[in-house]
Amino acid sequence: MAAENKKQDKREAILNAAENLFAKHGYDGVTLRAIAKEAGVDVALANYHFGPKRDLFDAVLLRRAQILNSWRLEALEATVQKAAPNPPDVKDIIRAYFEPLFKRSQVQEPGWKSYYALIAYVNSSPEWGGTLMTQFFDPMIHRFLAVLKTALPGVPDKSVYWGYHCLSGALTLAFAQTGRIDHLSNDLCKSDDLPDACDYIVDFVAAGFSDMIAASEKETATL
Amino acid sequence: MAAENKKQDKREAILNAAENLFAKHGYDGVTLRAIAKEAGVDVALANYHFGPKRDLFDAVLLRRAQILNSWRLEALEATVQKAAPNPPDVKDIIRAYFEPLFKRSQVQEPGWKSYYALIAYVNSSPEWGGTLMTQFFDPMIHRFLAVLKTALPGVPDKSVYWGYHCLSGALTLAFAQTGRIDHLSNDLCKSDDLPDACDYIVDFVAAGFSDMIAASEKETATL
DNA sequence: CTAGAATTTCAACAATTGTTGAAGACGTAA
DNA sequence: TTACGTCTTCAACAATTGTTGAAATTCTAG
Repeated sequence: MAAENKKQDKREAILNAAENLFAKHGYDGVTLRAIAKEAGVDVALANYHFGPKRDLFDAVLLRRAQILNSWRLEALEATVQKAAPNPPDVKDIIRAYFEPLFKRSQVQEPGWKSYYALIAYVNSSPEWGGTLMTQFFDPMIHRFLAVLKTALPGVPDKSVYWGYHCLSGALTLAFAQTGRIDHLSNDLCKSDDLPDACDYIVDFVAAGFSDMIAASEKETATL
Repeated sequence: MAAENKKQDKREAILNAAENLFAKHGYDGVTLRAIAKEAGVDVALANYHFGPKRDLFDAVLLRRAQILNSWRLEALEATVQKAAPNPPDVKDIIRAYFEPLFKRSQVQEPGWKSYYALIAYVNSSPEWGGTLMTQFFDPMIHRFLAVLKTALPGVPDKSVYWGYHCLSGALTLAFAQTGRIDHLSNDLCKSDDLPDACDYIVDFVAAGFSDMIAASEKETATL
């Protein structure tokens, strides 16, 4: 076990360094030499383990994607089962999307925080937001949307999708950790306290979805 | 006039090319040669007009910032005056933040669309989101937040700031134009139809803010 | 211990980067 | 025209980029 750990020592060090730097400066803002230096490793080693730079980027994304997806799906199915046979509350669904991000890993391993920031970068990147996010997270998200629709009967699909878009945007900006809200609020809000941020975002987003029910009821009533 | 136009022809061409490319690929993803080529100009000319690369980036941001800020503030003050002496509706305040983005320029000049995408890039960038957004847009946003607070009596400031953060995140992701929502919704939602997107975002965000009033009333009722 | 495979480093490559100074082209006013 | 200041291009720079093949090291199985 310890031998196995040591064997892949430098390979993981490269992934960690790449994860951290890509999250901070984006794909083009990071050189392989900067990654190698932070990992305490020669430049050529990155190419040996992962091939070209772009493949290293994919490897960083892939490493934690499946773990995160499974965490979220577990939380979601637990929520569904607890409410069965009724659909779950909207807020509980949102929570199942948010809480797995913190419960287990946040403190234990700071790499996850970098990973979330990296996803934020990818998600809002015009180059890769459309393709990479789809590639790594689509099945999990489709399941969430399906459950969400059961909790929003009579709401048009288009509203649900744009609602998810708002949710994703809010989450993305929070994890990007720009520190902007700190300035704006005179340090009343701290952008590095992600669990606290998510509490507020959950309430805000859940209200946005719940209002769709009222709106669609009003619509059908007038017909 | 026409002479003045021609005089600054290439200078503006450089700004336009830089705006477009920076929005698509980020600061580090664009070379001065790529900008020069798209502008139909020699590489050295960018440096002559704007100095180092970083200063060109700032020049692109600055060019439209004041215009956009004044448009938004005009719309906001009109909303305030129309509702006076009462505070405006939350939804009207949000609209005053969104509508100036489209009314005048969207169709006339496609450069604005690139500019919005560029702001999306800057806003979600860990490197510059905290500083550059503050530098260019803070006074306008503080005015919006002040008006928003008048429409949300009894709501804690912290909730308002996080609400704005959600608003900003949703808007940012929409303008990033990643095409992700198109995939996700099977082309039910079109990420390049920004006015349509914003209609949905306005409703969603306004509901998030409005719910804060109900929540704070419930809180004070139980005390 | 030894041979061979896997890992890591070293040295160097061609290509590209931002930047610069000198030379040329342009417009303008005398 | 001439002369001058602005704008634009040309050519080249040192530095940095991703990548590669060979050498050196470490690990592992027999």
